[in-house]
Amino acid sequence: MLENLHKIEVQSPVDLIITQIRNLISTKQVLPGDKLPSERKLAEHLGVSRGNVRAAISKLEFYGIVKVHANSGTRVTGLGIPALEGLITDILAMENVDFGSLVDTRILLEKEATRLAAIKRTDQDLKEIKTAMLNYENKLMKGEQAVEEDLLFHIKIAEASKNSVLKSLMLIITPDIVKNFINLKVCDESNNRKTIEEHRQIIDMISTRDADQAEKAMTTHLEAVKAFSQNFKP
Amino acid sequence: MLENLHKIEVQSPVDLIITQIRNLISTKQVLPGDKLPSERKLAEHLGVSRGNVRAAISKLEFYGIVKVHANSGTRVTGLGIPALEGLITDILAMENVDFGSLVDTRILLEKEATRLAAIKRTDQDLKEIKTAMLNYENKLMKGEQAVEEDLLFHIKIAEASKNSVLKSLMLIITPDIVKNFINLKVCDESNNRKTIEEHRQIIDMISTRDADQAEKAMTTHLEAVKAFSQNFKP
DNA sequence: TATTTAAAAGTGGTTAACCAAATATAGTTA
DNA sequence: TAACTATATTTGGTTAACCACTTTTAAATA
Repeated sequence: MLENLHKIEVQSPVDLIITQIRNLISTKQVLPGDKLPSERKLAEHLGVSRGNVRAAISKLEFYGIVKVHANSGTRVTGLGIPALEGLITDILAMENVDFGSLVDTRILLEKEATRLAAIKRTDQDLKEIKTAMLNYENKLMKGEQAVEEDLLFHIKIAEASKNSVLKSLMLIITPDIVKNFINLKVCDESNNRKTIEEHRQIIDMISTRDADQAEKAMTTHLEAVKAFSQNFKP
Repeated sequence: MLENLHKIEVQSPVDLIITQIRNLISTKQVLPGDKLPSERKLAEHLGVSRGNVRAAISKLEFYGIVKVHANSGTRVTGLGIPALEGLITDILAMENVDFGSLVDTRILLEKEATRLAAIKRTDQDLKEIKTAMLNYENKLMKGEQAVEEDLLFHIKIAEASKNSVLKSLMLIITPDIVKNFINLKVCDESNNRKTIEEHRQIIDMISTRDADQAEKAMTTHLEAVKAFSQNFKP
C-alpha cells in the first residue's frame, strides 16, 4: 500500500519565487536593463513576505541574473533573455548531476591543471603539494577515510597551474565529488597502496617539469575512478 | 596631491562576517560536524545585526561550507578544514579573474564540449544550434553587437554534449566572458565574416558527427580570441 | 517658458520582535 | 535507579516597522 504514496516535492518558498521571477524575465515582461518590480510589490503580488523575496533576489544576484542597486532598484543584467530560458533551472539542477558527467569533467580539468602545474609550478607549490600528499597518506595509514585530503592534494596541483579559473571550477565541483564518493562508498581500501604510488608518480613528473608525463600520470590515476563510476550508473 | 589618496576598500558587512566565520573554522575552534554558534550569539559577538549574520550564513551554505538545519542549528559540513584555508576567498575573488585564464579555460571546456556534441547530438540539438547561429548572424547584419548571441551558440553546443557538468561550468564562466568582452570592446567588426564562416564549419562537423574535425574547427575559432586577449594583458 | 529648488514618494538596507519546531532540563513515576 | 513526561529554553524562520538614500514630482523663480 505504501508504495502508492508519491514522494512529496518540497519546494522552498524562495525557489518558487525564483521560478516566478524567471518567468517574468523569460516572457519578456521585463527586458534586460529594466528594473525589476520593487521588493515590496513582488512580495505583495506573490503573497509572500518581503524577506523571502529578498532571499530569492540574493540568489538571483549570485547567479549573475540581476544586479541590485541600493536604494534605487534591481535591474536585470545584460546577459540576454534567450540564454535565460533554461539557465537558472540548469544551474540550480547542478545539485542532482549525474556522477558520470562529474567524473568526466573532473578528468578534463585535472589533466590540464596537471600539465600546467608541471610547467608553471614554483618550489613553494611543489612543497605544498607534497605536504598535502603526506597528509593524505597519514590519514590513510590510520585506517580512516581520506576523501577530503585526497581532493586537497588535487586542488593544490590546480593551484600550482596558476590558472585561477581552472582552480575555481575545480573548487566548485569538489563538494559534489566528495558527496558522491561518500554516498557510493567509493573508497576501496584495497586500492590504497596503488593510489599512493600514483600520487608519487604525479609529483615526480611535476617535479621534473615533464608536462606530458605528468598529464599521463594523472590520466592513469583518474581512469580508475571513472571505471568505477561506470559500474554504479543507475 | 590627489594621487596620495588610497582607494578605500569597501568591504560589505557580510563579507567581513564571512571572513570571521572562516577564521573560526580554519583555526579549528569549530570542527566539521560541529554546530556553529547560534545566529544570535554570532551577531552579538561580532557586533552586527542578526540579519547580516543570516545573509553571511546563507552565502556560506551556497558555497557548501555549512548546512543549516531549521530550528536546530547550523553545522559545518564534512569538506575538511584544510581545504577551507583559501577556498572562500578564492571563489569570492573569482570576480577579478584574469582574462587569460578565463579564455584558456573556456577553450578547454569548449573543445571537449564540441567533441562530445559531434558524437552525442540529436537532430533536435542540431536544429537549436543552427537557430542560435542564425540569431547571431541576423543581429550582426543589423550592425549591432551580438556577444550574448555568440555565447548562446556555444552554450547550445555544450547542451548537445549531454554532459550537464560541462554545460554548467560554461554557464558559470559565461557572465565573466561577456563582461570582459564588452569592457575590452573585443568585437572586431572586420572579423564578422570570418566568425560566421567558422561557425558554419563547426556546425558542419557536428552535423556529420566528425568529432576530431569538430574539435579542430572549434579550436581554430577560439585561438583567434586567445590571440586577441594576449594583446590586452595588463 | 525654462530652470531651479524643495518636498514627497519609492527604493533597498537594517533592525527588533515574534513564531513554531527542536532540544535540553527538571520533575515525576514505575 | 531508570524511564518517561511536562516544561523551559534555544534554535532558525518570518514578519513588520524603521532608516538613509535616490528618484520623482511639483511648485517657485528667473
